[in-house]
Amino acid sequence: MTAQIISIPRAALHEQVAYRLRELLVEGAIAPGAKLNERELSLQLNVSRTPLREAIKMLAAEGLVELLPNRGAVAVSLNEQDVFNTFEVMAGLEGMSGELAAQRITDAQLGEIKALHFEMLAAHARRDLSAYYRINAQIHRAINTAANNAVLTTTYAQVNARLQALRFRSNQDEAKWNRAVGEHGQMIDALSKRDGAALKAVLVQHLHHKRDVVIEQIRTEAAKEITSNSTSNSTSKVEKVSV
Amino acid sequence: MTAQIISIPRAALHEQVAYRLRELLVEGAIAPGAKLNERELSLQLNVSRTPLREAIKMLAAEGLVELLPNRGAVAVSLNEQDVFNTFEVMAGLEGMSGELAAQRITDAQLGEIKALHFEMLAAHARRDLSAYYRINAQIHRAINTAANNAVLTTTYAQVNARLQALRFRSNQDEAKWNRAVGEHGQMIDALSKRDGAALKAVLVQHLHHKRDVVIEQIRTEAAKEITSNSTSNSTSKVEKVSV
DNA sequence: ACTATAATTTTTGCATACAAAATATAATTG
DNA sequence: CAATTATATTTTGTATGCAAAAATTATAGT
Repeated sequence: MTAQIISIPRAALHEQVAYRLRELLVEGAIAPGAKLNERELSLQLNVSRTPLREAIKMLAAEGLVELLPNRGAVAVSLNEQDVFNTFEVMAGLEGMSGELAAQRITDAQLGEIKALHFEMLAAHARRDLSAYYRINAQIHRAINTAANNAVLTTTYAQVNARLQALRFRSNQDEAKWNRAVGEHGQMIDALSKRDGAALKAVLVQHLHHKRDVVIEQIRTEAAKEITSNSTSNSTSKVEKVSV
Repeated sequence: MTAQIISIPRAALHEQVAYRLRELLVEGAIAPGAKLNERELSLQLNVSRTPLREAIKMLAAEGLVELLPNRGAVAVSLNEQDVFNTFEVMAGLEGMSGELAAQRITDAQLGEIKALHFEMLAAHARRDLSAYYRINAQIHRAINTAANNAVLTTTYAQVNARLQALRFRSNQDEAKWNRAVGEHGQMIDALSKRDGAALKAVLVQHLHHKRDVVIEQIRTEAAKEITSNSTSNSTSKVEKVSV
């Protein structure tokens, strides 16, 4: 008796391609500003151009790539203003999540978030930045889930994806890292008390701090770019942040 | 000498098609739950299936249509929970818009919004519901614009489009209409004083009221559906709201 | 007449083919 | 040799063709 009687109908090709491209963009394998060559990608992903193009159109609607008429698609490259705007919206969405989560979270969900919090403290104690970021993202996602609003979750994920594509991870300075962990502690307190206003306040502040860290890094990167390119003629490139 | 020397490069076909389909969906020409037949639409819009399918994929990413594997796309049909969730997010986004707009609005922008407000009062006085809705939307868009955050504008437009597709316009009862107009007055006051917190509060309340009106209508419609279909066997249809 | 099964038609999904635009390369001229 | 024009190549955009899946209709059996 063979194993799979019911064959799970694999997702449509364009869905698979979109999923994979999303990964490549968010993980930085396709760098911000990079061109998406259709022939190249279709060869690499082993699909024809038709589903590939359909996937690219979806990513364009999601804001992960930009379409240039007759010139294909490029991975989004956010300038400082874009990053500022995105964080502003993210702060609002996080605030919403927190406010609603405080009202709606179940004891089981709260328990899970507390567990994740301790895991995060462990990662912090070990100075394991990679694990820290992973768990951090899980906690924020869990709060969003606890808000129990599918539209909010979708919207949040979409805006967040653009920030993830920035891949600003490294170089977190000690004091700021400690502050972030402290804020996470406050989040847990507020959630435990089901204090929506307090949680919202902490989350908004947390995001503002995150924004400041990222903007600072952008400026540092931009400064480096300028010095290294001071002799060359590429002035327009400085406008956009290539992380 | 012929007129147009510089031919304006018309938008890519898939863009045009997406634009047109968006109209058809938001205006209700394609009803919620209706199937999007590719052959039919490509004939109607005079394009081949390729750009049409690309457009449909974009609309799917925007949440205006739903993709059913191997069965094409259908216009989104929101149930009561979906509508509730969407309004919840919209309230948050409107609140954000208001808070930021109060900080950033220019005198010129404020003047324009005041002008629109008076036009709205005129439409209200004339009991011109159609004009009222049009101007109402313009005011909300103007506040959003004044917030001066492109990401917020995009996000707002996307979530709002799904609600527009509901096309809940008619049957506004007198008292509720008066209340809505009153709330608009409060908005203008708060904006004039650059009082972000106040404007936010009014906008959130405004949206909650709007939500209640819509949910009420959904229930009324659903009740009608049940009585008219009580003899028939279509029980599953009651779940979804076909406006 | 009703259900179940089979044949037919339609519709979607993907790949390929061709046209137009953009880019790169070569040739020409001052 | 630089700058410009001409030519070739690549790349995108759209249409069409074909296969697989779904929906519809027809047929058979109880």
